[in-house]
Amino acid sequence: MSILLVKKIINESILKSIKSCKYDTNIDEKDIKLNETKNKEIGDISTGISFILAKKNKKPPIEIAQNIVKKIDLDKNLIMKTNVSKPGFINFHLNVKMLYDNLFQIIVKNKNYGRSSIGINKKALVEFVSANPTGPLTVGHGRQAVLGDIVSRILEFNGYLVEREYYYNDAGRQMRVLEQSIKSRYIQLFDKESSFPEHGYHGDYIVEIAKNILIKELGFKDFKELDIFLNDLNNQDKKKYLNKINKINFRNFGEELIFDNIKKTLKRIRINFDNFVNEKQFYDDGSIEKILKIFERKKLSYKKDGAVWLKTSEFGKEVDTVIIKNTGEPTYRLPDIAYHSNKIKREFDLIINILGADHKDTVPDVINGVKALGYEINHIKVLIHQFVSLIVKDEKMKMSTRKANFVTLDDLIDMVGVDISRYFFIMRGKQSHLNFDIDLAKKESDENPVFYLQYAYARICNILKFFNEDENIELKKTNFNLLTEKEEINLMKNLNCFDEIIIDSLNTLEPQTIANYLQQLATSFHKFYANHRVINSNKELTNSRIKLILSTKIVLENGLDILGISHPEKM
RNA sequence: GCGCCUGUAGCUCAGCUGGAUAGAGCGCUAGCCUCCGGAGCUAGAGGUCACAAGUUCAAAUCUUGUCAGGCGCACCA
Repeated sequence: MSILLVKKIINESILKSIKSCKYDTNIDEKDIKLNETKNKEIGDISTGISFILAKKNKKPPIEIAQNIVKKIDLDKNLIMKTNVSKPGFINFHLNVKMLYDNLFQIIVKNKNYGRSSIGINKKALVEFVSANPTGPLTVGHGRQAVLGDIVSRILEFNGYLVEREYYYNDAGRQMRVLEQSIKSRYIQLFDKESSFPEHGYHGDYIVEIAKNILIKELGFKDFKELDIFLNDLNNQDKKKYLNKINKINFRNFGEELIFDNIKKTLKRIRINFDNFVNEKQFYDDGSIEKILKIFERKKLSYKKDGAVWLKTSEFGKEVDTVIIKNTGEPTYRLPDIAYHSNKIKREFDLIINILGADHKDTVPDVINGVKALGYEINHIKVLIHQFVSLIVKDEKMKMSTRKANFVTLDDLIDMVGVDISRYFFIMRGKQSHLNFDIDLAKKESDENPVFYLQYAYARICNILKFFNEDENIELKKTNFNLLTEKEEINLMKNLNCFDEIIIDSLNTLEPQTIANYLQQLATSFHKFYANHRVINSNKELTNSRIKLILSTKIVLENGLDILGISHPEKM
């Protein structure tokens, strides 16, 4: 039986006991907190409910605890012993039989072990990355990309049907700057002295795009061929080429090449988007206009200084917000509201939006805007993550695509691989201000926590290979009672927590919970392995232990799959 | 100035819906391979949980204040 269920049973029986003791209280099951004890000698699960009851009933907590325990009625097959300790804690000792039963369950359920049915027949949308195509994905985007993907996988593991969505906008100022930047670099190919806009995109990839455009125009094979050609060019020829410049659509070229690159990177790091949604669509289908009219009709917007303002002050904000500039061009908030309304219309049970900390303040505008249109918004969850700071030579540097102060996600993958890259981003909570030191990442990739997990997995696979199948005793006839060593019990207890961890991660949408759990599980396996031989002269014991490590393998595999990290049988 | 996030071992970080002795990795010290993979295991050193008040039987965890850092506070996205 899973730990979740056991806790539920304990909870109910405490409640029943409190009632039959007739204590003066209005406690319900939520007030009874069951904690895992750190010191397993005291017990496995404990509660301090007696302290809460002590005050109202004016009796010492220890006495209350004792009375509760006297009346408590729990199946001995689940809870072997219930006792009271010092100031007034009630402690529950799990019966190992329950742990044996759990091993059985793990093997039977296999890939399905740990899944909940919470999301079955439900649809979820996860929007993330959503970087405009102005440059390659950076390590900064990587955090959001992996976070979003693993959140999606957590939902899927719990039964949800998930759509991963990427929202972008290829109009607007950013893209205009991109266009100018590419154009300037293109001109520089012919005239090195020509100027480059100060606020343009300074990255080398812009030069590459410019070269690619020229290569395509001239039908060349590669950069080498192009460089030779450019070298031999005389001034008159150069002018000839520069005269044709107005015929080239730099923006489309740039967007296409950059987007290809982004998609390639995402695929490399095992992220597949189901939809790419362009902001433009909401102009085309008239929804932006419609929304404007609704705001107007509801008197939530007004004109001032040639612009249209949304009364965000009515939503608890200090000031109103411009939604249409005096140029007639909407600010991004309007399409954002249209986009979120569109998400809601698509009837998802859960809508998740992952954003960097810099967008935090704009979230209420959009959500309130959507709400003002009359939509239900309770199923929208916005997850904010903090930034990744790049550390170069012990100094912090803010990543900026424009200023080309960035390390690309591709570079990171090249350096440390996909598994470590993914793990790196989620081993820390999303609220932590992550410091990313390239030199350290390179150095530590040799001794990385990912290897620790994969090593445990590979070790198990190796033992299973050594095991002679002729010696195999079928599952039902396996004598689990032989698993009595300290390390075995500890490993089984850890295995038993998996479903609770899954529910936890579903509630918090924090992948880190799973990463930490897997570390702990791997540790308890390594300790077991170091102290006991799985394959030994006792056939029955060997079989029990084979089942134990098989269960461990299954849980590691399910956990690593959620994180999107590979689990090779050999390393 | 205002809002949000963060401050835990030398370093990078867990733990935060209050519970018993605050954990892990890296680094440091000392051990462990006749035997299923030593990318592992064991032991040790290392802490006023930024600081100060408060709430509580109980505070790293909750409240308030102070200090330090990150991010916002556009007719940019």
